[in-house]
Amino acid sequence: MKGQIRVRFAPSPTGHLHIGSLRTALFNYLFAKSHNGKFILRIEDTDRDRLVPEAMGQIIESLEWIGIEIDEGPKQNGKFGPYVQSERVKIYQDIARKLVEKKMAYYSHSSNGQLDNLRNQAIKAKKPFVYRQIFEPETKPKGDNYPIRFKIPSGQTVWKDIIKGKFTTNNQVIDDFIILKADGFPTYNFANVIDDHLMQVTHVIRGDEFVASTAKHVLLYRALGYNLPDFAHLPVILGPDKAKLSKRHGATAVLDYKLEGYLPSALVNFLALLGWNDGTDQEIYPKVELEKKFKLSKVQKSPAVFDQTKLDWMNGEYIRMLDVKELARTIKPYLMEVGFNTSDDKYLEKVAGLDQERLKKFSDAPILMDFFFMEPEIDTKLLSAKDDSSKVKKWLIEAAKIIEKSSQNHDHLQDDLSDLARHLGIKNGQLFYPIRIAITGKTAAPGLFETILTLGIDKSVLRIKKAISLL
RNA sequence: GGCCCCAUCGUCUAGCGGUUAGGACACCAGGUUUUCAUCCUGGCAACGGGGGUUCGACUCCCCCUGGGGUCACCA
Repeated sequence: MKGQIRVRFAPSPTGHLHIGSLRTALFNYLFAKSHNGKFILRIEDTDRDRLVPEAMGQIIESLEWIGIEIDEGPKQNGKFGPYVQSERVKIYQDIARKLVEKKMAYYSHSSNGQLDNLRNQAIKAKKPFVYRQIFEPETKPKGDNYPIRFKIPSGQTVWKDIIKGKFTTNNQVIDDFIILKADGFPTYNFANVIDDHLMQVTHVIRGDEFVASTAKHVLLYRALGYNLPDFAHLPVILGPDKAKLSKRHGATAVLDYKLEGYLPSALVNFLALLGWNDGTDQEIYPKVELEKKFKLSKVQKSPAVFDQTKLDWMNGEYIRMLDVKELARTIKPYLMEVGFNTSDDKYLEKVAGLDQERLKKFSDAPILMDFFFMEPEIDTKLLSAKDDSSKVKKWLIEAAKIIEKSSQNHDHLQDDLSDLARHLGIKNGQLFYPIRIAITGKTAAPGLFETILTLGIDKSVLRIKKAISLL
């Protein structure tokens, strides 16, 4: 009988949080939530060369934005801290030395050149290259500035993955791998195992790329006398070309999605369905529901292609669910960024409401709504695209009169304009089309009458008159 | 290349020996509508190939093919 479920998300701070890593974090989080467990954030900054100082902040910002609550981590601490590996090096060093004392590990004195040689020989002989202590040079230099290798025992290593099932690895194919680097920092394989044990992690849920090294980890657990956690390896996320999702596929940084104007709720929903489903036809899952229904056993074994189009659709779904006030508040910074005056909250709310069902992501707002905040650029050709400019001019003059008159009472504006169309012997669309162009500069826009009323009769009439002058 | 994993519409997927192989996105057509969008209706579209096992295979087994992962003093 296991105690409380504890999972961890353990990124290395080498750059922005990748969308694929976020999916891993999310699955960890959902699994923890569904079992009333704890979610730990551990920063694995043992590679001093690739370290990016601001990365940790960005990772935390990304997780906070998406709504993943961190129970223990660099910011919130906890009983098992510190949660940044560079602050724990002494722990790893002590354990590594103890393994050396027990002859389960050894200082490795072979140079990179010697290693390359051995590797090349193996490739030529079409044999796998596996490092063993016998390759160590006869003469051993003094000093501690050498990496420590873990000695792989003979036999087989067996472990079970919750998603993928049983794995058996012949130890003959596993290198005597380095656990402590010459700079005194541990390698991932080493620090990861020690911390997962020390932090009492019960389930190691991570990306597929770690399947191959799990046998090494299991061997370490055994050597160290630790109990094995449960493992679950998540399928990778691919780009449209079926190669692992990377920068060349476009935005991969989580914060890019925030900037582009995706809702965290939509991204969570989308990512959750990328490699997981609950066996029903349901597509829309609020986060709280995922926190209840998520099951590792329903996670897909094969990789999934990241479908931007479906994300856009889902984001639209979530935007439509938004309260107008909230929508207005969310859109505001996007409009301000391009210099629109959004100080009138009531006006902004009306505008937001009019475009709510047209919005797929918030960064689309400025181009969709520009005419509400500035004089539109009118393309004269568009005005007369469907009918002669002389006719259009005549119609617009009549329409302007009617709209102008409606400033007292606009209850009948739509009917009056329909009547006008009838009198002129044309279809509603023929009349409304040039009016729309005159007012919005666009062929596609929100409903004409709502637009006129939101913009204001005066301003609308002015724009129509300006269009008339162009004809 | 060695080792390992995977395989249902273009994409995300349901299916767990007997189904008209279901849903969603995308796409197409129609309807609602002043345009776009939303909404509604319908349509197109898949079990990679070959062997077995079985009365019967998308489902189980083997081979092939294809895809992916991994082979660092990176994680």
